[in-house]
This record gives sequence, structure tokens and C-alpha cells, in this order.
Amino acid sequence: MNLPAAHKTAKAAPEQVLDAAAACFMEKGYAGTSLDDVARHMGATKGRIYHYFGSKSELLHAVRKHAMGINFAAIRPAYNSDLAPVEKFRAMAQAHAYNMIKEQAYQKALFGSLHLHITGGKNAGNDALMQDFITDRRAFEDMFRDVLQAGQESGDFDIKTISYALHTALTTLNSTLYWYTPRDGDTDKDRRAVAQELVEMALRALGACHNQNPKGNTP
Amino acid sequence: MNLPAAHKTAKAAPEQVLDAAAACFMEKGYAGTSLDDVARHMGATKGRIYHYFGSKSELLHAVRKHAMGINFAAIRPAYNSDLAPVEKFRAMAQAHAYNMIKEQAYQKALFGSLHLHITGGKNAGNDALMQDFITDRRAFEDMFRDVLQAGQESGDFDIKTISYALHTALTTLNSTLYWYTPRDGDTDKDRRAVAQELVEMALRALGACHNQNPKGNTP
Amino acid sequence: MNLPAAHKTAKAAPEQVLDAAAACFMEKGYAGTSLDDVARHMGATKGRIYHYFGSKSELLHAVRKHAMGINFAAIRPAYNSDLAPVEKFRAMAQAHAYNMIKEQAYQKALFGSLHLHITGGKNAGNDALMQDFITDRRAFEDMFRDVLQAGQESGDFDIKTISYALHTALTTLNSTLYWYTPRDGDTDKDRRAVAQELVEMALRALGACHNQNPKGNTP
Amino acid sequence: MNLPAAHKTAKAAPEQVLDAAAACFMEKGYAGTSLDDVARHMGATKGRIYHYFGSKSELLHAVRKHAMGINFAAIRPAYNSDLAPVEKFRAMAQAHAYNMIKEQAYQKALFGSLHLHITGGKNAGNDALMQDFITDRRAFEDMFRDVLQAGQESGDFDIKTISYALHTALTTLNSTLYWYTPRDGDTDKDRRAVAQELVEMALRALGACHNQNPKGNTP
DNA sequence: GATGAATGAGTGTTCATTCAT
DNA sequence: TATGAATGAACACTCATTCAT
Repeated sequence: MNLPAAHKTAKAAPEQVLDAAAACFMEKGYAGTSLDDVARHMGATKGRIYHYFGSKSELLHAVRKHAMGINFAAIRPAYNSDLAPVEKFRAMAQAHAYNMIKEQAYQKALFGSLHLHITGGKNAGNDALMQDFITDRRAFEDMFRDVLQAGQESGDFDIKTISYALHTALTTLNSTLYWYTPRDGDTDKDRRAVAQELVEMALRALGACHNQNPKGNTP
Repeated sequence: MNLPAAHKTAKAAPEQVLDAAAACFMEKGYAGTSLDDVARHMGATKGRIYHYFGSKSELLHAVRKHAMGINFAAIRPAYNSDLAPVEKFRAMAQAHAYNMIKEQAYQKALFGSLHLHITGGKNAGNDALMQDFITDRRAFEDMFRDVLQAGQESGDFDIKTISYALHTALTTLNSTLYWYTPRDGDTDKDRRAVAQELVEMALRALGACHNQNPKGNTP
Repeated sequence: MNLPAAHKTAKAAPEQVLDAAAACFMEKGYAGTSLDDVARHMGATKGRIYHYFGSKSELLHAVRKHAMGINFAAIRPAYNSDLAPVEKFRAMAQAHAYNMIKEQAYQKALFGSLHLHITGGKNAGNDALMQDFITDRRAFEDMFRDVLQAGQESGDFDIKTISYALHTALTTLNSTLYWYTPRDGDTDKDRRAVAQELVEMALRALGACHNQNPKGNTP
Repeated sequence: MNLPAAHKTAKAAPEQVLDAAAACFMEKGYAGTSLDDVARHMGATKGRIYHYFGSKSELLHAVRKHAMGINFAAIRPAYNSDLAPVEKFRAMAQAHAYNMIKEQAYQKALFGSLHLHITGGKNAGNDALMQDFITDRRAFEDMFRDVLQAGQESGDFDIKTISYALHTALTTLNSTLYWYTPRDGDTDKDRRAVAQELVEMALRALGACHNQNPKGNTP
């Protein structure tokens, strides 16, 4: 409405809250983070948070939604392409693995909360929001599942049980969250190289040994 | 003085506490678990816990130690065998993957706490205990690392970067923690079959395509 | 925005907390007082206390500071006067002794905490705050010490060891805390009379026998 | 080895408990001391304490009784002598002041608990025991009161209000508890000299200016 | 005579949440 | 829009006390 003062604070207020929350949830987990922590991380007080989010669990949900949005956006182009199964998987996997490295804060926050859900915890937020999240997550996995299924049917993948294969592949691509610590010197190229190695291992795990393009994703 | 009432309480008191703590930490995470939760899970009061463990973080550490002990014990026989690298890896991996399924409570508690450590959280307990845990974990990984290295040198594995391969393999074997929900009907054979599928995928990821024994470990 | 509702709550919120704390510390001692006691004494809950004071020991420190402030204010006018040593001491002592009777709650709280310090107890609060308190206390004593020294040099006092004399005098002036129970009928005049008797005894203890003004400080 | 082992542990078990309790109560106050502290101080466990004393407050009472016993014993010989009032007071006061220095642990414990009583605290133990203590204390003070009264009647003391004078004198003699820290090099002679200075000041406060024996109690 | 196990009430402290401004 | 005040429930931890041995 005003002049484009957009560059003053690069991000809108609610998103600032999200970023702070993601950083804190990543660092200390959902239960280990107090809203004061989040507020302090923004240099503000709790009022700001409650102005935009009704409760702590709503905030968690927003962080999850945000993270899921990033994840969908990362793989959608490849998913919508008309590549053949192996190549489509490679492209999606590369995008996803790279995304995991680049957006560690949101992704770690997401996985921390996921962990609680999986183990049957009731502390990860209210049930309606949780259901919504599970639906999203399922939808995300299904995009990979589609490709695996297509590749299995076409004989491009050698998969025994599809859900085991799916989780193995995704777990592999996500694994950087558990062992990759971003360094200052890191270039984007470094990150892509790490992602690529994981993708190749995932492809081999899926039995795509007759890998036409072992060197990279740009033939 | 009494009759051998040995079978009254199958487990010693401190171990009962450990079991309850593992179950609770698994379900709600460390930060999300109150000591009252743990006590209630045992049908006792907090006093019992504090009689055996000096603090919540000490209790977490004991749970971790216990879990690590189980993990070492599971893979040690195979590690000490004189099998060739691929077969040794297969045996260790099978034992580990099966162990992850069988001891979910302790393993999930372990991974939840690991997650906090990895993300730089300071809430996972006191530092001295944390260091001790990191050392243990490193020792565990090194057992697999040894085998991968041997296999890489002998040409049995096709590995690019050894630490990426190591983490990919372990992540794959651990992945059941995130998606396998034990059911009542589960037989031990079922579990072993799941484990075996993961092991085969891990082996393929490591480039052990010339798999002598693709069907299982009992030809 | 509103009418000057100034007389609604006579005291500001933090001072209300201080008053309640002083009353409780006086009655049951620092260690024997729970923050619930203090809160109950105000008709509030612990949250209010923690909103203004970061911890129990910080609260104790604030009570001590407040009490010391009262004490300094009581004797400063006389200290800054240009009376001769004996008369200056008499004026300071009278003010102090009267102050001890009038502000029993804060003074008893102060002395209770002092007792722990003196005996080497570690329970009287954190060390940095304790040091600050000791410094204050020392400064207070030094005001009397100055006068004693001047009187000793001028020959107006017959003092053997100055620190023994100082403590004897102060202890005498403080002694009402241990035996004087304020009654409803007490007038201010009664209190001043008690104080005066103590002052005269303290003066005699200091060897100021050639007391020019044995009847009071307003000839 | 089996010779009369009496000297092995110089003190009987119950008295060991008393000593430990006195030391702890002195250091941290009654409320600040846990029975585990006391037990640890003896190198034993709580069982030993409960074997001899029914509760914490009973233990406190025993410590008080013990301290009072020491105090009575210290002044009784002088009290029973047929000295004239001033000399009798001097002898009692010297014994008492010296006693305060020598038995700091018990005396500080006693005074800490006294403080709570005086301020109306309900935490200093059960009421029946408290009454008993107050009676004892009163009896002790009365021994000094007798002498002051006799001296006042005989004209040897110049006392206005007897109870003020009594408390001033006793407070002075007790004051070392608040400022005298025993050092390693301390000789018994040092302690007696400190006591004597206090006694002389107390005598002057009581108006016994015509002091026949200003140098000491052994003419 | 002494101990270790166990308890439950209580203690200092944290924190999500509400509310008035 | 944003904040400081206030609350109450919950939490980690302590401790006097009991009891079986």
C-alpha cells in the first residue's frame, strides 16, 4: 500500500516468527523450547508470537507446514516432468537431498516433531493439526511412491517390497540431517556433490544398477 | 528366610527404572517426559528413581548406555568373526537391523537424544555424560567403518566417500525406527525378513552388486 | 488516561513483594520460608514474585539492600553533622537504636541472613550478591568506627581494642531485635526512651563516663 | 587391640550425633540442614540419627539442651560463690564470655534456633520442647538477673531498667558469636583476653565505674 | 545397632497462556 | 501492533520419615 519499503525487513513479521521458531525447535526440540526462547531469538517478547499464532502447538504446525511447502516445491518440477522413472527419481531425489542440506533449520524442526509423532507421543501438538500434517507427509511420500511403482512395473527398479524401498530411499536422502554439519566454506557446488553421492547410493539400493547416467544429472 | 521368591520381580529395581524411562523417552522424548511420567509408568513415585539415579540427565545417560550395550552386543560376534568383508558386513547389518526392530523402546530413546545432540541442543543432559556417549557412538560406528574400509580396499565394495556410505548404510538399517510399527501378530521370522530386505538394499547401495548370496544368509 | 488513581495501591508491586518477604524471612528465617509462604502473605501466587525477582536468593538480597538503605538513611544526618565525637556517636546511636525498634521486620530479616553468613553457611544466597552485602555492611560499620576512632584520639572515649568496642556498641544497640516485642500500646516516645537507655549504656561501655548530657539529646 | 577400647572413640555414639548436628546447624541453620547433612558429617547414614533421636526437632532440642548444660556449668561455680555482686558478675561474665568463644558450634546452633523463636517462627521445633527450652533459658538469665538486682540494691551498679541492662550485658558477652572467628594460632590466653575486654565493657555499661579490679579477675 | 529402600509432601523454578493497555 | 503483568499448573529435585532386614 505504501511505497515498496520491502527491503527494510526482508521478511514479513509472521515469517520472522516462523524462522525463529524453526531455529529453536531445531536446536532444542519442541518440548525443550520455551516461547521465551523463540521471542528472545527474535529480540522481541512473547506478545508478538501470540499475536500471530494462537498457541505453541499452532506455531509448531505452522513451522511444519512451511517446511512441507518448501519440500513440495523442491520436488514438484521434477515430479511433473515427463522423464522416465529412473531419471525422474534421480531428479526428485537430487532436489530433495539438496533441499535437506540447504534448509536444515526447518527440516530438523520438522523431523524432530516427526519423531514424536511416530513414536506415539501425544506431546507434539493437538490432534487435528497433527492429522493435517500426517496427510501432507503422506502426500509427499506418495509422489516418490508413484515413481517407484512406475519404475518397478517398467522393470527399471528391482524392488521387493515397495514401502521398504521407499523408506530406505527417503531415509538415505534425509540422512544428512544427522551427520552433515554445514561449514562456512561450503559452496553450493559442494552441497550438490554430497546430494549426488546419496542419490547414487539410493538408486543402487533400488536396484537401478543399469544406471545410464552415473556421473550427474545433466547428461 | 523366605522361599525362593526369585521370580517375584524378574528384573532388579534399577533396571525397572531404566525400562520405564526408555519407554517414556521413546514416547514423548526426553524433554517431554516428566519424572512423574516415568514413576507412574512403574507404578511408583519419583523417590524410587532418585534413589538410583541422581538426576534426570543421569537417567537419560543410563538409558543411552544400556541401549549402546545392547547394540554392541548384537554386532560383536559377527565383527569378531573372520568372515570376508561383504559377508561380515551382511552379518553385522542383519544383527543390527533386527536389533533395531526388537529393542525399539531403547533405540528410539537413544535416537531421540541423539537428535538433540546432533542439532547442537544443550538440553540433552550434562556435558561430561554427553561426551562419554559420543565416544561410545563413535566406537560403534567405527566397527562398521572398519568393515567398509576393508571391503573398499579389497574391491568388494564400490564406495566413493566412505563416511557418506557408512551413514547411508547405518541410516538404512536404523530406518525401521521411523516407519515400522510392531504388531501383535509379528513373529520373529517376520522381523528377520524385514531386516534382511534392508540389509540387501544397504549392500546394493555399497556397490556390492556381485552379491554371492542374494537370497539370505542361509543358502 | 484515567483519573489519578494513585491512592489505589499505596505501594508499588515490587515493594509489596519485598515487604511480604521481609515479614516471612523475619518470622521463619530464609531457609524456613518458602516462596509460597511469601506469595500467600501477599495474597498472590509465586508468579508475581518471579516476575520481579529472578530467584529466592535475589529476593533475599533485595530485602537486605532495602534494610541497609533504611539503616544508612537513619544515621547519615548525624554522621554528616559536625558534632563532637561523643555527641555524634550519641546521635547516630540513638537514630540507629530507634530504627531497629521501628523497622523490626526488615532488620530481623537482615540479621537472620547475617547470622548464616557469619557462620560460614553457604545457604544464604549466591556469592556475588553476598559479597555486595558484606561490602555494604562494612561501610555501615565504618561510619561508627570513624566516630569511635576520632573519640579515642581526642580522649573522649576510653577504648582498648577498637573493633571489640565497635561490636559491643552495635550489638547493644541492635539487641532489641532479640528481646523487645512491640506492643499495641507502644508510643513513639516509649520507643525513643528504650533506645535512649541503650545508648547511655553503650556510651558508658565506651568509657565516655564524663557524659555531659546524661538526660537525653535535647537539653 | 582389645584393651579397654574406651579411648577408641572418645565420645559415645549419641554425643557424636549431637556434635555433628551442632556443627551443621551452626553452619547452615536448622531449616537449612538436612539429616543427610548431619549423617554425612559423621560418616554414617540417617539410620544412626533416628536410632537415637525420634525426629529432627528432637535432635535440635537435644542440641539446645546440651548447649544450655554447658552454659549452666560454666557460670554455676561463680554463681554459687559468695562473692560480692560486682565481683560475682565479673566472674560469671568472664566464664560465660569465654564459654561463648570456646563452644562456638553449640552456641551458634543455640542462637540460630533462639532467633527463630524470638521472631515468632513456628519452624523451630515442636511446642512442648520449645517451652522447655524457654524455661531453661529463662532460668539462665535469672542467674544473671539475681546478681544485677543484688548489685542494684547494694548500690554497686547504676542500672535504670533492670531487664534492659540484663539484655545489654548478655548481648555484649555473646557478641563474639557474631564477629569472632577462631584462628588456628589462637591460644586459650588470647580467648580469655578477648572475654575480659568484653566483661569490662559490660561492667562499665552497668555503671560499675568504681571498679576495684580493672585489670582482671585474679588480683 | 545400623542400613538401604521407598515414599509423599513440599521447594524453587519454568512456562504456556490470558489480559489490560 | 505489541508489551508487561500476572497466573497456575507442572517440573526437577529435596527431605523427613518409615520400614524390613
